[in-house]
Amino acid sequence: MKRNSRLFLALHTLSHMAGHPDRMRTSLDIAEHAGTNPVVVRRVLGKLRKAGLLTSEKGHHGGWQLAKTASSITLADIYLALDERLVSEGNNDTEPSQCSVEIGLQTRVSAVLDEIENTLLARLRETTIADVHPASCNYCGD
Amino acid sequence: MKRNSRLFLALHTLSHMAGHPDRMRTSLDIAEHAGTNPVVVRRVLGKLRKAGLLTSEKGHHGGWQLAKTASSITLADIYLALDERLVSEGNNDTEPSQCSVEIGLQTRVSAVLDEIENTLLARLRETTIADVHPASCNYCGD
DNA sequence: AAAAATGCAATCGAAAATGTTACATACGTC
DNA sequence: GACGTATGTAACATTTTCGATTGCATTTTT
Repeated sequence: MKRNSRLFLALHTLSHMAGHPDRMRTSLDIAEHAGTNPVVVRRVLGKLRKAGLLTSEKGHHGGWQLAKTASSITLADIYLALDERLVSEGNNDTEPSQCSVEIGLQTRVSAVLDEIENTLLARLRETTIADVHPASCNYCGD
Repeated sequence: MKRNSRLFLALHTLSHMAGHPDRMRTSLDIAEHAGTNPVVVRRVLGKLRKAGLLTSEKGHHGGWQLAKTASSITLADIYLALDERLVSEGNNDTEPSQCSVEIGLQTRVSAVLDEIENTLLARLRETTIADVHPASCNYCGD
């Protein structure tokens, strides 16, 4: 696992689930499959649960499942659930400048980045998990 | 300075330069203006120089200048010069799975991310430094 | 009661990024 | 030619980030 690993883990796991929506998967199963740790899996999937994309259950035969159909989960849903912000990056912590030119410029730069982030989001809304793992995938025996 | 600080520093500096293309700026000037270190500035701007966006000169009255007009420098140029890769992220180091389903899925996920990165790039190509700092900016006394 | 699962907080450790120092090199001025 | 000023770059220190790990509480089924 490397950088962008949360996004990758989420995409990967949801895509797997799309193949067998009925199957209940434990954090351990998922972790081993993804080459990582159950706690990490819970952290990432927990965010997706809060966003209403997954459900989880405790105890015997507990685990994780899709909360909706694969075709109703877009990449934007996942991206927002993980709170990634690739482009716009909230704010930087440079202390506010007194210079009015400086302030104007920072405002413009931020505006441009926000606009680009929105374009990215719009694009992410166009692809669903079902697009990543189509129902027509009949190799699927995992 | 925080995350994405290289991109932010680059955007910021080039936008300033767009206001006074003739003016020669030293790494020290830029660093103080951006609240960072001259060596850091040289590292970042050095990449932009290699990409042909900036020129630098040593010695007395040396420093940095735009190598082209602001309107001919796109955000994509900067993004590529810095070698950022926000989305697609080259590759992850999970050892290749034997499972054919797994391989197919990874391929699909990567393809989707690549496609999104390309969308982002296309969008970045549509905005230039001149858009961030228009010539009509007449506050500009920095 | 025991086993199996999530939930969560706290901490560890490694990697990445930035900051800093030092020095070589180049250029202009005197 | 010597000196001052700038970049170029390597090496090292420091900080930050992020995944990995441990530990324990809680819930659920058997």
